[in-house]
Amino acid sequence: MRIGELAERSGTSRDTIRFYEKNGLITSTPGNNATNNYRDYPEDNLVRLDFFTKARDAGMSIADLKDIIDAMAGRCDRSVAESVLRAKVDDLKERAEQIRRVIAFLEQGLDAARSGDT
Amino acid sequence: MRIGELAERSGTSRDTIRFYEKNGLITSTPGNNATNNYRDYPEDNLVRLDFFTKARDAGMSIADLKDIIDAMAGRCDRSVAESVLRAKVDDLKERAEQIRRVIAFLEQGLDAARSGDT
DNA sequence: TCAAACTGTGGACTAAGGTCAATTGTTTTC
DNA sequence: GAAAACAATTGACCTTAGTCCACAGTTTGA
Repeated sequence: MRIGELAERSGTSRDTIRFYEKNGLITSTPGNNATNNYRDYPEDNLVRLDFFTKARDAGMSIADLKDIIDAMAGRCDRSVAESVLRAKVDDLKERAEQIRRVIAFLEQGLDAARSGDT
Repeated sequence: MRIGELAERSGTSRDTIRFYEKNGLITSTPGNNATNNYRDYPEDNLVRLDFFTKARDAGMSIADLKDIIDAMAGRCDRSVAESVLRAKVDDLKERAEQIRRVIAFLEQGLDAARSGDT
């Protein structure tokens, strides 16, 4: 599909898609029409973009995503790829832990406010 | 205490402390010496900075922190403050949920890699 | 067939969250 | 009492993650 359709269907803007592509997060092929240089974006980019959106929301950086893509594309050997992914998972777990701590702190503040309320 | 000591003890750089102060996240008083304009940073800024560090790590923005500080300082009425805090907690919970989803996805990738390994 | 909509390219711009450096004045410390 | 360390202020600079704009060429719907 062309970039417009991908943008439409993924909910990611053209500019952002191009930005991701420039950063090696997604790939496209030259397209079958020789008269233009419109590129073709394979269907699987939909899944990818969906993942990127979720992962960015989870606080991961473009660099993180690049590492993951490279690891999953088998651009390096299996054990290295595995440790890359494991490291990302660990980072996420740590972040989740941190969030839990902050939630606890804020809820404590809420409780204090309520009990001081009476 | 003066900014240098606060920086030292909190592990936050002077520049960052000043940046936070400019953004209304921490407060200082004029200091008791009339000949200089060195400011005094009360002890409780240590707790505050520690919280900021954790909260930033958890993905909260400076604007989020400002909202929380304002709410907790009673700069608005109790019920408003409460709903501000509750909203922040909800945001964090949503983020934690998102992280869980991303972890699940990555772990699935790891499992797939391992089973394809044999 | 012709205007509207789409495409690629390139570069400028933005906002957030700091960080760095220069300058001037004030303490500390040897 | 002089050098080293610290403080305030200002403004420039940096990175990340996009977003916007202008240009020229291409497709497409009426």
